[in-house]
Amino acid sequence: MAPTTRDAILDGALEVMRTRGLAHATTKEIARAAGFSEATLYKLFADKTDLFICVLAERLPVVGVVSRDLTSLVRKGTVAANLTMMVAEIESFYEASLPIVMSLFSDVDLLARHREAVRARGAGPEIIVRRVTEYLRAEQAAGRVSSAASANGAAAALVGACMQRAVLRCFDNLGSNQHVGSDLAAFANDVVAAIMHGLSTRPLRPVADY
Amino acid sequence: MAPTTRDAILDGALEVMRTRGLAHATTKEIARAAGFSEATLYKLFADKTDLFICVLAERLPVVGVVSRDLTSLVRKGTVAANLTMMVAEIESFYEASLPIVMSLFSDVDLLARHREAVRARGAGPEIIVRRVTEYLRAEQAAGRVSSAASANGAAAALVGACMQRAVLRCFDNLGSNQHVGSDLAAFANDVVAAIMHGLSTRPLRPVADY
DNA sequence: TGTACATCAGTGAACGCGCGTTCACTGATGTAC
DNA sequence: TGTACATCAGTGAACGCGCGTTCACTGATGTAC
Repeated sequence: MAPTTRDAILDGALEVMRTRGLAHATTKEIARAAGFSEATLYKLFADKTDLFICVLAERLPVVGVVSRDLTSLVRKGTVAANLTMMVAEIESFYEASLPIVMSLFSDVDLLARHREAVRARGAGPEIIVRRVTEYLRAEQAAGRVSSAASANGAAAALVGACMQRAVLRCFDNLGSNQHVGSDLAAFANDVVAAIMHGLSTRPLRPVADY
Repeated sequence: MAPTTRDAILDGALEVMRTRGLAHATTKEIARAAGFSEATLYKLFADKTDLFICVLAERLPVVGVVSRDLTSLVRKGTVAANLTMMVAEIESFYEASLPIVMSLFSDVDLLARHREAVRARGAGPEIIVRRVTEYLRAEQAAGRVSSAASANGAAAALVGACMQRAVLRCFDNLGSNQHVGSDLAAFANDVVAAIMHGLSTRPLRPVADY
């Protein structure tokens, strides 16, 4: 299907938001990036806010952890390997989406409208932690994760580490291009190892399944 | 010392940024909140950007974990209790500062200027994780934290969980007033327990020092 | 096939508004004699 | 003490600019006969 004018405008808006920031995402800049006149924006969107809401709803990346079925991983491979994969995926997702989502905090009205749109879809940023928690609970039921562990606490820690790292990298303006790749893998391994083993001093003993 | 006009303007700017967001923080709004005329802003600050940079440098909260000496906690109380205290403190700090810091991502130029100012001071957002890491290493040296653990990974997970929770709460527009208090404590306990014990299935054995 | 008209995607140019910024000014306070 | 002048914090009113938005319009395509 040929890309529509609407697609071009949404893409142009996304590009301007990414490169110049929401504050510089004027109708002139967006129209220029999209290759159409400003007047065309108003044929397809009620106003500028409506355009932004549509960009957020239709152009923000979706993280695989939420769109896929994590329970298919239960009892497959090792818990540590599964978590490492999730961590890398979630961190990449945050690096791509946070610059845009964070800029919404500059306008409480726009943020409120976005939040309502998200809630109306039954979605929300807390779903990532919930999905990881569900996965960990399933592994607990399968006996591959200690039943004494707090699945929710561990999920919050894993996902939080991803968000933290993404925020720091965005703050330092590091695009994913200068991701050495092994960087991200090393981070994921480090965090998962910490979550798997714990800090408490206990007799070390090799355990088969991680 | 009587509050100066400069203080009033910085406070006014902070208030507008908090309540209306950076996008609505116009010179008119700031002057009104401060109780002075717009012209007065320009007697004390070079331009609007300069004013924002000063607000960020002089009015953003500082987290105790960074300003205090964490090594004084080593070998005191229990590791879990110390970490729980840090987590509560860091989460509160993020809830107070993130709404403002995140809004900077709407303007790449302002963000860049803020980043340079922060770097010139030798500060930066990654210092929190570094401090917690240092604390954990010291406890490892003291034998109260497993020497096999990744201090850095665990610190990233702890601090990340705080940031994640703060972002979610800001997204849902929950001021710290509707913090039940026990909420935050429960969160801190949950995350610290997860980090302390780990997920891996190992023979459970009571350990004295946590 | 040609002709007359309807539809529709897209635009150039203008609009009023609110923004950041500046300027000439005021009035209170301090100071010299 | 009074008087003349300097200093200084603060302001009202205006400025040009770029923003979001609208309107009358164009030119290509489709359609009826």
